[in-house]
Amino acid sequence: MTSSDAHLSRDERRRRTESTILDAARELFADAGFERTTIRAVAAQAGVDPALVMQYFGSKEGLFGAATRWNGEHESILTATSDTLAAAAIDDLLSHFEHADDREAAVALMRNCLTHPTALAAMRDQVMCERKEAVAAAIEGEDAQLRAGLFAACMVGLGMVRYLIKLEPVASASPEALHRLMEPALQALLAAPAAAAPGPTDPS
Amino acid sequence: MTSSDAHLSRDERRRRTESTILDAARELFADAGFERTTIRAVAAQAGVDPALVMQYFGSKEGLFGAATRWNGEHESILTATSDTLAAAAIDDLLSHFEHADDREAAVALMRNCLTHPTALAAMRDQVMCERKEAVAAAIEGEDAQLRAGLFAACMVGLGMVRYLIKLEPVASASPEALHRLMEPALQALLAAPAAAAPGPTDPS
DNA sequence: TTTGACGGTCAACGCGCGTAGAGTGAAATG
DNA sequence: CATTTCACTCTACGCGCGTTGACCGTCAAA
Repeated sequence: MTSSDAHLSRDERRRRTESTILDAARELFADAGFERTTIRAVAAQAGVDPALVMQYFGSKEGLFGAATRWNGEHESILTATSDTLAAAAIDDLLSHFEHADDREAAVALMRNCLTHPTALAAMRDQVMCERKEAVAAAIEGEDAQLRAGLFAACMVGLGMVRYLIKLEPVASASPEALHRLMEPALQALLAAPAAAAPGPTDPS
Repeated sequence: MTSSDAHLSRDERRRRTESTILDAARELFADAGFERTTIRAVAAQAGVDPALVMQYFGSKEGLFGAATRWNGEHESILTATSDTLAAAAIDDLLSHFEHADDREAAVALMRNCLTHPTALAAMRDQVMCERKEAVAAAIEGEDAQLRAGLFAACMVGLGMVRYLIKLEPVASASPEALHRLMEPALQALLAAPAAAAPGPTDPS
């Protein structure tokens, strides 16, 4: 950060530094999780003083919130029809976790969503809920909400097992193989319930 | 822990105390995660001095390892045939997370498997790997390992969404509804790859 | 009855963390 | 040029954590 930015204007330099800190934070939050990541480590990786991180983001919480912001644009699932839902969901997963710029942010959010309140809330109330509604809207039937939720659960499981737990051979499977094997299963989940139990879903 | 156990023999009293500590640890690890759970809090909940916890388990790591031990007995998936796999897997999930005595242990393991090295290793190398092999052995075909892994991923996703993220209506759905909706999807995952893509449908 | 082992407690240490506030020097402003 | 603004650093505080070793009372063995 002290090499080739002496010519930049003040606020551009500031934006640059802020973004460097955010990148460092994303990487560490994604790799080690919230609790095991220290402000000092983020600052060191960004080549900056720890106090500056506090000054910019207010607190470690603030830094985490700024670093793990889910980018819901370009989600093909939001515009999919009932028979392209499965493929769209897999495409979205791959794009978020493999080619996207915000890959680290997605990993960081997912890594921490079981242990960090903010990440949990974001995961449930933003990421999952919105996508679940999109799926539920695209299918019909009495169990639409539940089926959409289970659909989301399978996608979450796939993401966690592939990108965080890294269970082989799921972690190294090709996108084509994922599409080929997962799509029929997801479509079975979305298909109208044949004729099993009558009556609505009743929690016992 | 000082009420009605004065009459117990020394080593039985010791075992009782140890188990009380383990119960407290499981509950806190399951609710708050490893990092947010303090030895002091575990000791307080067990009605015991923090130093005793160290004396028994050596370290916080040791306590965590002892508290989150996966109980792989009575798993019906290990003896299932290819067409009962899906039902067996759902039954196992329900039994581990709802009526089992080690429910807290299962939740604790799952809650921490994304952020704690020991929990991650246990999850991947014990829990998932063993069950994945059982599934792979019960089905045939070229992608048996991958399909078994994706099967496991869906089950992990279901568990996390239902018991940790608690996304509605998945969290409150009845066991019957889970069976009814998930089984067809899981079976589609295990079925031999039909003829969707120009893929190598493997003859035996 | 003496003696030792052992379940359990007490007080404290040292470290690393998040955080705060004063300070510095260069860029913007007039 | 004088002044202000602002990105950034330095130093340090206070707290809570995991962990330790000395200590106490009681039960079992000799």
